[in-house]
Amino acid sequence: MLVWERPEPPDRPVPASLSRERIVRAAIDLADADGLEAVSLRKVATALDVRPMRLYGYIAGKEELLDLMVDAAYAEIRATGDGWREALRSHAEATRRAAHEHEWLADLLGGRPQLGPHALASGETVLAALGDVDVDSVMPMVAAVKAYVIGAVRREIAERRAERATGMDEKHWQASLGPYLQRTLATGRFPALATVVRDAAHLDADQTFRTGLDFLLDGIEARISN
Amino acid sequence: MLVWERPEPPDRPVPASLSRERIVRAAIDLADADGLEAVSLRKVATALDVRPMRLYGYIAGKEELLDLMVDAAYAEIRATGDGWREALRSHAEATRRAAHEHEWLADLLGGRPQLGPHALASGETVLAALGDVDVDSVMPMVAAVKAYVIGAVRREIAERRAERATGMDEKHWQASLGPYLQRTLATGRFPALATVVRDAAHLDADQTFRTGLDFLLDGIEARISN
DNA sequence: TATCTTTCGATACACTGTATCGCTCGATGC
DNA sequence: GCATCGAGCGATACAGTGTATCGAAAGATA
Repeated sequence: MLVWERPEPPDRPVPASLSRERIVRAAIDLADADGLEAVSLRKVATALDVRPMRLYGYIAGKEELLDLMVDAAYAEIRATGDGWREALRSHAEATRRAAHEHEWLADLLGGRPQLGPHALASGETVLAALGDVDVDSVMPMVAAVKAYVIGAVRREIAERRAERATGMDEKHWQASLGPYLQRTLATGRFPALATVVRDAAHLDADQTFRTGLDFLLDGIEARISN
Repeated sequence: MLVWERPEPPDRPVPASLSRERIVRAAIDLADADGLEAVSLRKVATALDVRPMRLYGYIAGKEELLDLMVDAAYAEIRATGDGWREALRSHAEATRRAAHEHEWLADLLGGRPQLGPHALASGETVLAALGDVDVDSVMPMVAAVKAYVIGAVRREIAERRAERATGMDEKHWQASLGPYLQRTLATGRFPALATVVRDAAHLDADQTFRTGLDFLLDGIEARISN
């Protein structure tokens, strides 16, 4: 085909200069929309109208990209309020809120040490609010709360996903999990479990999270105030 | 090539009849040796002297295999001792011990609801020991402890891996993480963090885990005994 | 202007999980 | 005893992954 009849290449938007920030934002958009397993270097590159290997000029590999995503999420996680208890409580709630907004965070939290600037800044705001507390107690307190939050959020998101997966088609739930549990508990092999499931009040996710957090904060309070 | 000159197929050890148990054990061996990312259906199949698709007769996909691995690990996780506090404490320690033995467990714990027989049995032994406790308090108590353990173990294993990764070649550590933190803290942007890192006593992993757990159990005790 | 150096990214590789579907083998009917 | 059918198995194929390699292009230096 002659040049004259061959159309010019569609003039792509001039390849906007890349940056870690743009790469991370693209990855986060993908993860928000379709989950962490939808984040591939190829898809990220495509979203930025760039060839995949280009990304390696900005990041060393996929793990680094995930680290950067987590650090970006930490930008929204800040402690507020006065006093150690309120600082720890608000930090915990902020973490949970972030994980609700970015469910993929639940998959990543606690998976690798977080030393990025936003994560450090997040820690700094917490520690700053614990100035009155004995310096040797600070680390264990914060570590305990962070551990609780990571585990609680993971469990909560995992459950939410399971519900969503079966809820998508009600029939699947009707036909699988519900009856399975019913049948299993009916075997009598798990009597204590059956009793609790049958008789106990069932808290919603908010209440469960807060109850556990209050347990922990109460315990901390008892230790540092004696 | 004629049959006569073509060697007989090497008589493989008669393909031992497969079972979920054998599949899961093979997967666990791989994960124990080289981490979770070394577990692929192909490698598992090879280890069992079987072609990959054969596995789909026993499991529906890779996720199910991972679920089965976690449930198998729960076989070792049991609460012992008398009274709710000792039950919760021993359950937590057993979970941590299992994760030390199978580090991949840290990657999986809390990632999906666990409803397998061993996980349920594990829960049953805990609940059985909480018979004296008000039935409405049982779930929040157990949920809180489980959440704490999941998060604490994840953080601990993540840190251990990071240390091992840099410790492999001391030079890498010398040249990266240590100085990075030093420099970052020296910027003065994280004064509270710097103070704690400099002045606070540093607990080892065992102490950190137990301290946090004690916070939580103390808090629970305060709530249920009033 | 000519040579050297460095950067860059297309291609290629090894590997993943799993859908598809031709073939084999056992059971059934004549 | 033989032919036909059915079901299930698993080899092959596919679409995707992360990233090493290395030729080519661009920039710096003499």
